[in-house]
Amino acid sequence: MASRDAMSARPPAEATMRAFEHSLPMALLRAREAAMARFRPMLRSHGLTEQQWRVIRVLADHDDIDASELARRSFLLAPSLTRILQHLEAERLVRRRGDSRDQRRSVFALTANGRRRFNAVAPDSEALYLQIEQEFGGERLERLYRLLAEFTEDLQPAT
Amino acid sequence: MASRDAMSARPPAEATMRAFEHSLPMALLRAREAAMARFRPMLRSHGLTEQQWRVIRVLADHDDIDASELARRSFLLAPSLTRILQHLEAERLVRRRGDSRDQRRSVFALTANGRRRFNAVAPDSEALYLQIEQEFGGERLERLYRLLAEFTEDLQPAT
DNA sequence: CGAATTCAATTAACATGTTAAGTATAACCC
DNA sequence: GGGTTATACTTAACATGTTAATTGAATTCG
Repeated sequence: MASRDAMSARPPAEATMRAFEHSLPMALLRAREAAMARFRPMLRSHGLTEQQWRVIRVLADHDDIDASELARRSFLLAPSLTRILQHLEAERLVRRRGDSRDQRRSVFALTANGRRRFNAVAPDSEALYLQIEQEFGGERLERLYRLLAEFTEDLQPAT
Repeated sequence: MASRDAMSARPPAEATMRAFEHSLPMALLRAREAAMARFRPMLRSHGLTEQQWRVIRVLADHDDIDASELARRSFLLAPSLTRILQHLEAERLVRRRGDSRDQRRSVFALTANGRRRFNAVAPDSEALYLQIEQEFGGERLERLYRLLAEFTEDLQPAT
């Protein structure tokens, strides 16, 4: 016995501070990492990052949307999205057109290549979701979804 | 009426894909962002990033630990931690010593400055936690913690 | 002992997160 | 209509995330 921690035996810290393990941002980060650890290798095998896949996934359901809408739906900040779209354009997965009515806007859509890539990744992605659902239990997963949605909603600054 | 979505009226996508809104990694990301949106400005006012604060917080409770232990406890990858520690050393918030028994290791501790910074930030951090707890409800928060811990645990690759 | 292996930490290279500033176009408004 | 303000990105600058490669030191094991 007589571990380093037991020897020092000081109160948690001078200033009052909750245990680091009981921090909600950390708990959310760890849970997310546990899930992403499964998705990342699969996405990588398809030559995509998580964020690139988020963009492609949104475009697969919503053709011809502008960057603002794309950012909102993919939950990416504008500067990140700008870089990702430049990358996806260079890879010929996404095509950009100008908006005739508003010269400030660009409108984006998947190319045929992009659509093929989506169709290749989607089944692998869905398979991992189902695997997680089986391991954790569908009912518990729904409870988790519900709590997370409530939490996110409750913490939004009152509009 | 006759919105763009209603006009196109196609099935979700060629390949079967769950609704983007019902993706667990996204739900976790949004919940985390909702919480961090409150902490980030506070930390910024103290001249710290979220990750720098995580490192300081660990060192406040565990003096003289090596980088591996620090990475594990702060949930940072080694390359990120290397850069953060270089930054914190330059700011004179953290001090590095060599480990006499193992020349590969470095051992870290807060400087007096670092301890002062911790004591300045900790009450603000705790206040935000309490605020969140009040808004969301302590009992619901505990349920969320429990579910997140179970999820993280269940998804760890069997050791 | 000494070659091979493991381990701790760092570096490298690229992608994204975060905030602030910049640029061009639209909308507003007196 | 022209000055002002707002909008839609985009760029810039710095910090971190992610994977792979590297370096130097400890450990293993024949």
